[in-house]
Formats: sequence, structure tokens, C-alpha cells
Amino acid sequence: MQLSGIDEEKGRVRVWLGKEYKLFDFHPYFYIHVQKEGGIEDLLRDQENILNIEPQRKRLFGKELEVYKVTFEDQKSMNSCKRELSDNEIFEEDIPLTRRFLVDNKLVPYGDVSLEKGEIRTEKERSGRELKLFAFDIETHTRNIIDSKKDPIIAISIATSGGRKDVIISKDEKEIIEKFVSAFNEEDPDVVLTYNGDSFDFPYLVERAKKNKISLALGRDGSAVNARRGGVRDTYTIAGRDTVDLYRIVERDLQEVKVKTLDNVAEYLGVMRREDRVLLENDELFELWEKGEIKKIEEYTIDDVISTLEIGKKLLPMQIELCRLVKQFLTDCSRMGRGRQVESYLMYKAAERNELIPPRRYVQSEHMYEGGYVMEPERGLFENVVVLDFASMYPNIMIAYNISPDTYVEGGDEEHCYISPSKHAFLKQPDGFFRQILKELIEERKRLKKSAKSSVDALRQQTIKILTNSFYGYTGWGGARWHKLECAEATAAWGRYTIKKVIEEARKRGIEVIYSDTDSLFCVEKGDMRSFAEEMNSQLPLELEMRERYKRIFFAGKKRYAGLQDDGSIVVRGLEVRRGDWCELAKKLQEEVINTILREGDVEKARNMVIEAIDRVKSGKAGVEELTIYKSITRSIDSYETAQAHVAALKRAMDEQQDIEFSNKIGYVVLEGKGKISDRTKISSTLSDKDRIDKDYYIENQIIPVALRILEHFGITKEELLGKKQQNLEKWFSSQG
DNA sequence: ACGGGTAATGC
DNA sequence: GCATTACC
Repeated sequence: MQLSGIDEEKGRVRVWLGKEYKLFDFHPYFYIHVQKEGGIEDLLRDQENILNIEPQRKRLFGKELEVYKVTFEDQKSMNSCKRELSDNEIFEEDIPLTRRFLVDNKLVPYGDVSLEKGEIRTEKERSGRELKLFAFDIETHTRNIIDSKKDPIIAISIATSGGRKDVIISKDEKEIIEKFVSAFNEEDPDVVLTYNGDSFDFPYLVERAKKNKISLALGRDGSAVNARRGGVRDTYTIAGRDTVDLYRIVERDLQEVKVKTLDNVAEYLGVMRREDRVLLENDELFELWEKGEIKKIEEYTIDDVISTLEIGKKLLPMQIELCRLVKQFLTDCSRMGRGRQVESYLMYKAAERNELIPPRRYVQSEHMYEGGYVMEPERGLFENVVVLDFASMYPNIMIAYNISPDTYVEGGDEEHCYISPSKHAFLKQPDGFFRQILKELIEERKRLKKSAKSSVDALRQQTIKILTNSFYGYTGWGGARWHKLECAEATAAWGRYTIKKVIEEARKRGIEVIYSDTDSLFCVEKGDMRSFAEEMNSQLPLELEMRERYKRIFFAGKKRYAGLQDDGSIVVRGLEVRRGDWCELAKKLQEEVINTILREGDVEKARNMVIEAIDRVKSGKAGVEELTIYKSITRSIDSYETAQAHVAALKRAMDEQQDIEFSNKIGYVVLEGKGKISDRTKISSTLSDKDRIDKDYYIENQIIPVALRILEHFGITKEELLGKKQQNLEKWFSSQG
């Protein structure tokens, strides 16, 4: 039987086991530390619905603590007791009951479970049964600004892993929603997929169902879709099933995709090419509907829903492994930040080790601390450069020096403690909570990497890496239950100490180190670099590895370089090519310049490319797509202190009631005119024939800076690129002799 | 709502 | 000089 959903009921939980619900008595509990005289009986005398009181010895941040485990009939009784006894130290009262049930019974989401004498337990972590996926996407009748109170749904498209593809389209909204509900229940999915469903499809559907007096009964128990209150947006849940908003995963995990629209992400993941699909703007959709051209709308919405389903197929395997690893439901895990995922795992492990789970709180970080060491590179071109780096440097430092929230001691001595270069002390004995866990995880990862039997093992190995690499940041985060800034400070300090030590040792051996960032060093190749790494490894509790070798590499500053690797591939870091806030034309040009310099060493050719690009802009041949600059909106529009170009553009568009595609990324162009740039920006999708692009802006502020970033190091000047001054340019490489 | 370090633009 | 963004 496959475990695929747990829901809460009064005093019990309902577990969906593939075919049916099973009910288990399960009651909430918390731990309380009693300091007052009179003891626990006195304290709890007036409290109602207590089922059990049990003394226990627990640990909290390394200290032994006597607590009582108090079990209540139901959540309500526990909450009221918690409020009344808020002067006391109460722990673990904020763990949701369903999560508690999962953890206490050591269940694994989507694992195979068995029942024995009323007990449930996981038999196999991975069930052989395929999950049934169901993706949907809604279209609405919207002219300008979307309004769920007014604009009806005109179509809902559906795609399932079983191969069903449908568009429910009608002028009768009630009929659409009813057909949708019955189609949904026919399919009886395990996982419901949307792209931005938490912000759009679900709230809209709920609102319209309410308007039409239809119950959105999608739950396995017949219950309606539920909106769980969240900070920025709600999480929509369905009893007995998981919901996944793929947009939230993409936002968190696909940093390399700059504009995260459904079509862009589908293209990036190789699911559907933009040129192969129907794309409609909101106003076009409106026009088509008005004219009754249904066919095109159907094609469009089916492409959207197929993209959603296929993106889901690509992203879900990793998400499922992650939720299994951290023992969290897919619905929750897929929406959590890295910090909370780490924490979910820690909470699970805490129970195993008799550690109390510290309360959740948010502290404004007490003070800033020093992070990784970044060396200022000499700018320009180098040849035959080898990169050495420490594998998982921070987790390994934490293991090596037993850095953990429970081993930190104020004013610890050298005999009993490891003292960091930042003068923080950590007990040498016993193994800290984090050391135990990190050791386990790294061992497991090594094992999986060695065997690597299946693609699932490969995924599992990757999720372990993601998790272990997040521990350092987690300790430094003010929102962490196990927040301990000293741990983060000490880890970073040992990191700086170690990398500087290695740089020094390299230089002693005549190896030229040209750049270093946190855990890596770039060296001009000299003899056998591997033997140097091995020598370091014999002296350090960490592992220095030879990662890659560049035939040529160009440095434009800290965290900004481009290199040609031995295998012929080009790596670019930090430069404008990698950034979403430069126009495509400039980025493309920089990429070509980099390629030309690194592969051919032909500065003159690169220069001519720039001149050509300038000509293209001058003659008006460059398209709007190539000139659009994307920037994020990071807060409410009114709370901006300065008039940013993209914010100003958005404000103007909103004032004019123009329809704008949902997105926190604003794509804009700069138009002709005088004064501030922010006064003459316009959202690309609202451009009309009358609008004149500011060619000078694009030449002066996009093309020239991006080109000079590279070419100024090869003797090229701005005047030369603009054709103002002819220079008899020698090829840079020959002048270098 | 994982960390700090860094460069860059535009007001 | 500061606010803002996006990168490593």
C-alpha cells in the first residue's frame, strides 16, 4: 500500500493508502519544562482534555533538560493550554499533527507501508507504483486588468500522466467548472500540477466556483480545495493528494532561467520549443474569444497545460527524493525554502537523538560577520590555468572542528575545544548534533556515488549534496530553530584560514596563484598540480581537488571571468552574459566577443563585431526582444525610495490600465527623450509604433560597456568602437610576443 | 525568509 | 553616497 497523503481530524489522522482511507488515533503533545514549585500536577490542574503526562530527559543546545511530555485529546485543548501557560518553557507545540504522525511513525512519503496490529510502518522507501499526475491551466475572459470578481473562466485545460489531454471550453462557466470537477475525480490523481497555481489558477477557480455556487470537491474524502494561509501567497491543498506549484520550484531552483515564464521554462527544460507552440498575449486571447475563434484558444491552452505536465515530469523526481530525504510531504517540501528543508531534516533527526526541537523565532542577525575570502585577480588574459578547490568545504569544516549549535561554548579552552581563527570554541567531545548528521549524510552520499545503481540513486546523491551544503547558511540564518551565528562565523573563519594557508603553500612552491574565491584557487599550471593537492590533503582535514583546467582564461575582476576549458567549452562567471538585467543584444555581443578572444585570439575581429552591433542599433535593425531589459520587482511599488527605471515603467503602465503579464520580472525598453532614464522607460509588451527607441542609450549604456569590459584589456578604446578615432591596431596577441 | 562578498547602474 | 539588483 502506498502512503500518499495524511489529513488531520479531531484526535486522529486519516491516511490515504492508495485505495482507501485508514484512520489512526493520534493526539497532539508538547514538552514543558517546569521551574515553579508545586510541580507539574499543580501547573496542569485546571487544564482540560489531557490524556497523559510523562517525564522525560531531553537535550537542548547541548544541555540536559527535564521536561514533561503532555498529550492532549485534540489540537484545540493543546492550544488553549499553551496560551494559558505561556510563562513556561513549552517546546514542539507548533509541529503540525500530520507531520508529527509521519515523523513519529518513521513514515516516508510515497513509500510502501504495511499495517500490523493497527500500527503503520514503512516497508519500502520507494513504492513501485507510478504516481498519477494531473496538470491543469485556466483561461479567463480578461480585457485589461484581471478581476476574478468579474471575468469568467472561459476554458480549463487538462493533461494527465495517463495521456489524457482535454480542453473544457464553453460560454457557460458553470458547465466548465462542473466538468472540470468530474474530470478531476475521474482521474483521481496523486499529484496536482499547476504553473503559478498558488497565485492564480487556484484562487481564481475557488472564487469563480463560489460565484457559481459549485463545491470544488476535489479531495479524496470529498472535501473542497483548501487555502492554507501563507506569507506572500497561500498554499492550496487537496485532501489525500499533493499539490505542486511548479512556478515556486522554478523560482527557487532554476536560477539560470532569468525570465521564468511557462514557455521559457518549457524551452529551457527541453519540453517544448517556443517556435513549436501557440503563444497568445492577453489581449489576443480576448480578441479571439470575442470573435468566437475557439480553435486557436484551444491550441494555446493545451500547449500550456502540456508544458506544465512535462515540466512536472522533469522536476518531480528530484522533488520527491528531496521530500523523502527530509521526511516532509511533497505539498510542503516543494514550497519550502532551503532553510526550512534543512530544518525539516534536523527535526526528524532530533527526535531520534532525544534532542528537543527549539522554538521557531526570527532574530534580526545580531551583527554582520566576515564571510569567504576573495582575492583580487590581476585583470587580463592567462594561459594554462588549473583550478583547485575543496570538495564541500563548509560541511567538511563543520565536521572537522565539530561545529554545531550544541558544541559551541563561550570561553572554552584549548584543551577541550577547537578554537577557530575567529576565537570561537567548540567542544572536541562528544560529536555534536550537526557533526553526527553531516557525517552520516556525507557517508551515504559517498556510498551512493560509488554504487550509483539507478537514476534514483543519482538523484538521491544530488539531494544529499544540496542539503549538506545548506547547513552553513542555515546556522547563520536568523529564522532558523537551530540558529547559532557563532557556528557560521567560525566556519567561514576556518574557511578563510584554510584557503589562505593553501595559497601561501602554493606560492612557497613557486606556483602562481592568480585568483581565489572562498574554496577555490586558480593557479598557473606548474608541474604536477595533483601532487600539490595531495600534499595539502595530508596536512589538512579537508580534501583539495583538481577541478578543471583552462587553456585560456580572462579576468575582469572579482567574481567575473571567462575561460576556455581543455574540452573546448567556455565558462563565463559574473559577466553581463550571465545576468538577466542586460539586454539580449548586449549579452549576445559579449558572448561573441568572449568566444572570439578566447578561441581565436583575434582582437580585431572582436572589435569589428562591436562596430557591427552599433551599426545595427543605429540603423534601427535591432528588434524590441533584443533590446528589452528585465528587472525584478522586489517589494510593493510604493515602498521604493528611488525611481528605478523598471518601477517607473510599471507605474506608468498601471496608470494607463494596460494589461501586463503576471510576473515579478519587468521587461522594458528605453525611449528617446531628455532627462532621467526612468522618465522614458516603457514596458516592452505595451510598445506601439509611435514609440522611438533611444539608440544612443543602447550604444552608450549597453553595447559599449559590455564590449569594453573585455576589450579594454586588449588596448581597445571607446572612441575606436564608435569610429571617432581610427587607430592602427596591431593584433594584441602578436604585440604580446 | 539559508549565508556574506562583490560589481555595477542610475539617481 | 546611496538604493537597488543580480551575480559567485
